[in-house]
Amino acid sequence: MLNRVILIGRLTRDPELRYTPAGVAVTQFTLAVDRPFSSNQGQREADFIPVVTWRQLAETCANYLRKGRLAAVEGRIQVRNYDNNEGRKVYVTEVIADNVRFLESANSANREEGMSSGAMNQGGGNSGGGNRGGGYGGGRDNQDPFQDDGKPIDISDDDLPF
Amino acid sequence: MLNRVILIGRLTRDPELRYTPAGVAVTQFTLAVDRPFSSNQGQREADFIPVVTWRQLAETCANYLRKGRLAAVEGRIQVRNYDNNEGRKVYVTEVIADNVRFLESANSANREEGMSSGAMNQGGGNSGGGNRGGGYGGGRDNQDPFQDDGKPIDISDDDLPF
Amino acid sequence: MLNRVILIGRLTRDPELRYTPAGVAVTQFTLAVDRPFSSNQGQREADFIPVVTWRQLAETCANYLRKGRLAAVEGRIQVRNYDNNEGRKVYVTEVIADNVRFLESANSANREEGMSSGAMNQGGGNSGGGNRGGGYGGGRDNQDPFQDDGKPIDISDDDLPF
Amino acid sequence: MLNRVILIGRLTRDPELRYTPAGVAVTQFTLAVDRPFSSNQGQREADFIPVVTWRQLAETCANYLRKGRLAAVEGRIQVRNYDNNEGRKVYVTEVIADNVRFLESANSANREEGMSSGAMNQGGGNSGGGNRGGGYGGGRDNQDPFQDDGKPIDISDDDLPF
DNA sequence: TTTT
DNA sequence: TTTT
Repeated sequence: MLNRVILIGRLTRDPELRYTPAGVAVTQFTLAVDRPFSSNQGQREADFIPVVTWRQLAETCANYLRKGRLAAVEGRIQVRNYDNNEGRKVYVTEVIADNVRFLESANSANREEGMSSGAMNQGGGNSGGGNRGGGYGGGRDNQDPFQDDGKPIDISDDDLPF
Repeated sequence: MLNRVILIGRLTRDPELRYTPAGVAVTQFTLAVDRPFSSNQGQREADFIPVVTWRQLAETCANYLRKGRLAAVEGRIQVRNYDNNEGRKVYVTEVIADNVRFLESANSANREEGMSSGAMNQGGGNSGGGNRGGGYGGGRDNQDPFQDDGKPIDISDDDLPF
Repeated sequence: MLNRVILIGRLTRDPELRYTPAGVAVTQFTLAVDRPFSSNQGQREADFIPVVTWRQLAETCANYLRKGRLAAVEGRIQVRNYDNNEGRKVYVTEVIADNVRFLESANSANREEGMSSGAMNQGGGNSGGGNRGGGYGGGRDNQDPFQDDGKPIDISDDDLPF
Repeated sequence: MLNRVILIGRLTRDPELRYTPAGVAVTQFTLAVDRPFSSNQGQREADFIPVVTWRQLAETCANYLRKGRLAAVEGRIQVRNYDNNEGRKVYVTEVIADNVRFLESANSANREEGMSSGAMNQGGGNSGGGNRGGGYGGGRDNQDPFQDDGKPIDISDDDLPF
């Protein structure tokens, strides 16, 4: 009824773009997502989570993503199964992504890029940076609730949220 | 680096509560989550997503959840693997929950409840001990990744995820 | 009953660290999050979303984040209100974060840093990169379900998920 | 760059359906979402979070949701602002929903339903037209950011978020 | 193997 | 202004 996943991690290899018989693009890659704690042997571990994208998003991912790059993925968990050649049912769990954000462009990623060819529109999107809103301009007097408002956030200890 | 899942679905069976050798509670159940679209054969399908909870949350889930009940789960995707008895690596993907909401109470769920009687905190559920497999019958040989697989989930205390 | 927010955006200014009378650290900053569509005037717009962190996380954010940096925030929406000096009730909506990921370290951010002073432990965390798992090494024969499996993903058009 | 919210809570009143001048449906309601902890006075508190839906989803929400019902909402945080009649900038934060799940149907909700009768698609709800304010009485002077504020939500078609 |  |  509701199935939502958000991941941030790094690609374990270059994405693989294929096409269905009817010509629909599908791209698969695996994200390595560090676990938020260490194992009992004191090592940092990661989950390796397979991601699938379709159509236009598939082609964009194939063009912009490369092994080692950081990406954010939004999607849903899908479980499919098939019978392997020993006749066993094999379950495959994947994240079907409907939104992928490239958190590192070719130039900000300082690793070997192989055949990566630089991709189009690198860095496109999150060019922005700081205060581009204008909305926050100068001569305001207290009209911005995200600031201290004179009323200095009311932080008594009673407001502790946890 | 970031790994967040939110699911709403129904339990495919009663949850299974077990204990690690060191006495830590673990509960597993599977959520059936309807897909937001129909298959090309026009049928509504669902993903069956295994969920694992630990400690206090495990005991609460074992006490309050039952087959068919609607629940919301927050957690993270975890992928573990083991070598099966043919020497193949088998991958198991589960949602490790850190928050579970019971969206139907015993009385709002209008179905047969068997021995469950709807009561909260009914003394520990099917609380572990001997052969907890029950529902999964005996003669399986490793075809179910959501289960103990012979390799009985490897729950030593070292696997505690938090 | 459930309240979860995940944002990725850039800080509109340096974070502000304060302390409650009892000495608890609180850091506030605003994230500019680009909207996924353009306005009818064809401009890219952003939402400016106030974020609050407490305690240890507050101090880490104050140390590592700077104006213009990209960050991921996990938390919950909180709405508080106060009476302003005209006696009106003013509503303030903030994201109370319990997890913040620094998606750009001081050196990967190629913008002016002003007084930023470089912060400790820059780049910490997401150092990782590509295939550190080992698990994916070379001589596998089909044991990796995230790959093509021989069974080439079964992508008939019937599998289109949307 | 990424902006995702998931809420589960109860409607504080019946949803309000209106139409833009160009005939696009918009429904607003407020979700009461219990906080996961108690205040320092030991009381359970809630956040009251305004939600906006558009088009078909707006009509469905108006038809199926009622005060007190449990619902799950997926969407994104949007912050808009306007100048009130004292010339102050007022900020309004809302969740623009793209997915709403009704977690209680008319019959599972065991409360008085007034004229609602639980039927699906009961012909448009309180469907816009004249003075839809009703519940909010007349003589308010702008103290409610979740409402029309005199500035009647500015819903020209240009504001369509998708 | 599966829930409504 | 507020829901169970």
